[in-house]
Amino acid sequence: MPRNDNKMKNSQLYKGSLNTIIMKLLEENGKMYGYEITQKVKAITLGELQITEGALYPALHKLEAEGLLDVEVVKVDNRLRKYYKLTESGTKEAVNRLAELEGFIRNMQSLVNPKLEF
Amino acid sequence: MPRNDNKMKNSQLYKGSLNTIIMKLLEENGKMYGYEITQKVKAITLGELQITEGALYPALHKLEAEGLLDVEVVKVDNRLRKYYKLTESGTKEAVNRLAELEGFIRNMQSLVNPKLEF
DNA sequence: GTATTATGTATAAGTTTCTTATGTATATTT
DNA sequence: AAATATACATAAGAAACTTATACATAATAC
Repeated sequence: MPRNDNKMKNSQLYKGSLNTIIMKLLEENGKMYGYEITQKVKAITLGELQITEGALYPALHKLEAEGLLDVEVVKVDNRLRKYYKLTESGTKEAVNRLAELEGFIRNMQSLVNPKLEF
Repeated sequence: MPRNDNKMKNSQLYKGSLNTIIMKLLEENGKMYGYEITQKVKAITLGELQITEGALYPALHKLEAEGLLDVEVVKVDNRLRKYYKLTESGTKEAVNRLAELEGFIRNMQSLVNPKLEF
C-alpha cells in the first residue's frame, strides 16, 4: 500500500522558485502537463529537485486563477492530461519573472563569491 | 512616528535563503551584528535585497538556539550590539549550506538557460 | 531647538509556500 | 498478481517571511 516514493526533502532554498520555474518551462516548451513538468525539472536538475504534487498542482491552479495560464484537458491512453500554456498576460509576466530570477541568481552569486564582484 | 522606510518587497525567490546568507557572511567576516548584516546584504546586492528585522532577528535567534551561532553583547556609543559568530558545529554546517547553495544556483541556472548545459 | 533619519534590537499576527499524507484511477512492468 | 509508473487532486500542518508595532539612543536636517 505504501507509495514507496523515496522522496528526499528539497532544500529550503527552492522555496519561492516554483512559480518562476513553471513559467520558464512553459515559455520554453509552449505547453506542458503537470506530471511532465515534474519529470522535466527532475531531469534538468539531475534528480536534485523533485517537485511534489502537493506543491505543483496548487501552484498551477493559482497561476491559472491569476490569468497567467490557460488549461486544456486531453485524454491520452484513457488517462487525463491537463496541458497548461501561458496566456498573453502570462507571457508578459514571464519576462518579468525571468528577469527577476536572473537578478536573484546574480545577487546570490555575489553573496557566495564576493571576490568576483566587478 | 512612521519609520518611513520605503521598503520595496523582496522577491519570493529569496524566501528560504536567509539562513544560508547569514552563515556565509559570518564565515567570511568572523563576527557581525544584526544591523550590520542588513547593511552588508543591501550593499552587496546593490540595494536589491533588503533584509527586514522581522525576518532577521528570529532567524538569528533560531540559529543560536540550534547551536550554530554564539552571541556576544557589546555596548557601543551607549547602544547595544549583539555580535554573532559561528560555533564549531556552525562552521561545519556552513560548509554544507554553502555547497547546497552552489548546487541550487547551478540548478536554477540550468533551468533558466538550458542551452548552456554541458 | 526640534523633527526626522539612522542605528540597534525585539516580538506578534497574519500570509504564502511548501511538506506530508491521503485519495482516486488507469497502464505498464516485474 | 503485485508493484511501479502515469496522472490528477486536496487537506492539515510546518516553516519562512511580511507587516506592523515597540522601545531606545545618536546624528543630521531644517
